[in-house]
Amino acid sequence: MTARVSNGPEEGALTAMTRTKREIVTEFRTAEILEAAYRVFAERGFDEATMAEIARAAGVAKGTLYLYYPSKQEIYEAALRQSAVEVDARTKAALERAAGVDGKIRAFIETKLRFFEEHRDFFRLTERAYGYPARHASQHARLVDELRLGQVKLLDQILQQAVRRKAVRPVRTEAAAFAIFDLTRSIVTQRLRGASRATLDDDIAFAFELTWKGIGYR
Amino acid sequence: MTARVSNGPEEGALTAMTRTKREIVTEFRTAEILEAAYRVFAERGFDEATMAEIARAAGVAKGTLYLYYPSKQEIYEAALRQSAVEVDARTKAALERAAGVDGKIRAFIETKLRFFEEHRDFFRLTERAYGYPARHASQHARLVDELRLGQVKLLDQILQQAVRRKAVRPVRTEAAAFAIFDLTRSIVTQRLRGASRATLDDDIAFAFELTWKGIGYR
DNA sequence: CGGTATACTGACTCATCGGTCATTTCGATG
DNA sequence: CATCGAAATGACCGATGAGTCAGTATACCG
Repeated sequence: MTARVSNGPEEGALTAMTRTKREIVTEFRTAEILEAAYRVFAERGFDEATMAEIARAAGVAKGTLYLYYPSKQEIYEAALRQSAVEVDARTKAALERAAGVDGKIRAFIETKLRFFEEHRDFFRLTERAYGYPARHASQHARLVDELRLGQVKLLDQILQQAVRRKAVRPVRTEAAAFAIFDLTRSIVTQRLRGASRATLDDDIAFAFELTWKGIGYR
Repeated sequence: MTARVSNGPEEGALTAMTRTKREIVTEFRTAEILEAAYRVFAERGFDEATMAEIARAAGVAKGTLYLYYPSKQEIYEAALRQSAVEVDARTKAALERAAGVDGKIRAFIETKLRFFEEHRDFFRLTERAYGYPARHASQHARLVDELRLGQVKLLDQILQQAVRRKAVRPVRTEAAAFAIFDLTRSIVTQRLRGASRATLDDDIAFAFELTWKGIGYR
């Protein structure tokens, strides 16, 4: 992030080492702040989270936050994007590995349920940004929306293929993709609320069966 | 709301009439303000809506709002509760009328889809309040949550009965109820975004089939 | 019309919060 | 240990917005 000025003909070794050390510290602080912000945003939501609170949670002063991020908005997006990239990567990998349409749909559900089981704050973070009307959507709402659509698209492609191959009945694939996505979300919500007394595996099986029978021929 | 002082031995008729007139005005203003608040909250969300904006939308001064409601929070809750009661009543009536488990489930989906089709602001209002963690839930988040659980409970009861009668396979009824609820929500979301090009009837049929096959035996 | 009670108004207060920057602390170097 | 540059700090600033209230307009009545 810091503008890098070429530092002339001094010994490269020392210069390199110095900068490396600084970069390590920067990286550490950055991660530390992000992690704290993550918790606070998940707890309070964007509007109600304060920079003072994030600073306290990170164990630094408020001013320090601004040495590493230019604004509250940017911290939020960085936090969100970090996990979004991870969940996206995991989902894609799982879909790649899985065989057959049923396997892929199950893999989708399973991956997301497992991911959110271990990243509850992330789920809350995305939930908070829901429901903003597109017209006046704030920056971060739009970001969450993009992430969501990306995930739905993955499902949609699987379903399109499945319909073409007559593995499932000819449903409207995009609508079905949204439905599967939201069903997954529904179950995560129940788990986070402690409303589901079932094991994770049971919930995965439940969600899969419901959708699979739902879109199947019989 | 105003403390009512007994006004002695004047002619009762006039007094009654005067109070009635006042009550009419009050009722009118109250509704006017609520309707404006409704729109603004749906558009901006609770935090970003301002009392000044609501006042402008209602065509009154800010101070006037406080003559009819004690706080922003209370206006929000009144707005929310008004529609919540209505949707609840409609849903219950529709469930009563419908015959058979399948009819009732279809009626549930249909009622909600139709209601939200005509009360888009209400949907946005409830969406905005989603995802708050139960522990630190703000007042209005808790209210939305209650409404949601009430609706889910209606579905749950239908499903329990259905399972007992072996009309559907022995699914976990509460989880299935949440799933149906969220699937409905999913489709409303798509419609509000303009993402669904299908007719309302098609969407109703789609949602019903998906769930019905999902929980059915075959 | 003048008097009075009530409704309404919007300028004001006060608290909060994002972001800034003069000052202090830290730690590397010679 | 003295020096010096970078990192960190937190008091401060300006903006915003919920809620208040002294003053004004309005409606009603004798």
